[in-house]
Amino acid sequence: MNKIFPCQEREADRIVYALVHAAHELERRYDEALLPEGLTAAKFAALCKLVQAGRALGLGELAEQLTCVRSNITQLVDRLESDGLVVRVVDPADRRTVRAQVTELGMKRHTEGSKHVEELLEAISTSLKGQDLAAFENVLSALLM
Amino acid sequence: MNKIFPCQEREADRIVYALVHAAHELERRYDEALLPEGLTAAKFAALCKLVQAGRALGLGELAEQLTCVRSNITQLVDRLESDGLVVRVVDPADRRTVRAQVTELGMKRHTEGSKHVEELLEAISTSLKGQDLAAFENVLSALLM
DNA sequence: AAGATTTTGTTCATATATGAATAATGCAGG
DNA sequence: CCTGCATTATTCATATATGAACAAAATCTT
Repeated sequence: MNKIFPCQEREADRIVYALVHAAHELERRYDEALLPEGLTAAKFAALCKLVQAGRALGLGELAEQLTCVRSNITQLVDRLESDGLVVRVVDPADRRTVRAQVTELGMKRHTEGSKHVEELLEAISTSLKGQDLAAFENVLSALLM
Repeated sequence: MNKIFPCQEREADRIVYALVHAAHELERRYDEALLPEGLTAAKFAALCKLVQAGRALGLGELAEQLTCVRSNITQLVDRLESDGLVVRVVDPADRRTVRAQVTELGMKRHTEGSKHVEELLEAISTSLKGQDLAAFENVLSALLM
């Protein structure tokens, strides 16, 4: 939903609205790029972190890497597991921790998904040619203060 | 979740990541501003559209104004109704359409919420002083092409 | 007028996210 | 060693969002 900032009278309103709108649009394109692999942004992000780590991460670690709460990861790993992309492995050393281990299928989907994301980023990169990105990043920084 | 763009190697990656991150942060601050009124961004946006319209809008109209699907509005109006901020009114002229009518409490919450949002936008406006907003908007436009 | 189509809202299944409460396990200090 | 505290994941309730399937009502077509 385009929920935020229903009025856009002054400049700040317009800027913030445009920013949020652009972010949502990019997220949509990102999901769209992953759709052919049966992935979503959330699933792909988790796979990326696991592949990057090169080992089975505890769900808490994963939550930290993805900056979200643990209960979210519990559900996400449920879905990834039912897709056959990861398996839960109990750590024998600490029987509280459950690790997510990427399966072979998970690896494959990650590789394919990466290609699609790569294409998307190429396209974005191209359309950003000649833009004043430094000014852009300055505004983003200013916004977060 | 900070799901999108798990790698930030090239410039485009960094830009897009920063953009999405900033948007989420702004949404968080927006929700935070509305929290004292017991509102959320979604609820407030719906109230805004209804107040702006100055009449009871059909749920389909509301969905269109908020750029989301109808089933979303059904649920949102359920919650608004159980908060006592709107009531559903059946249109006698077309018995299919259900209109959302803002209650007195809804008006009050909208007014109070608007003040908080106003403050947030003031703060943002201040922190954007002296920034190159034209360049910023150019980059946003370029991104959406 | 009867039948087909469109419009409208709801319901259901699903995905994503949060936060509170809970259960199981591990650990530190007495 | 036990007791209390911390950590870990899960469950539950909730909010937001989508899209498919549905039911009721209105409209169009013949």
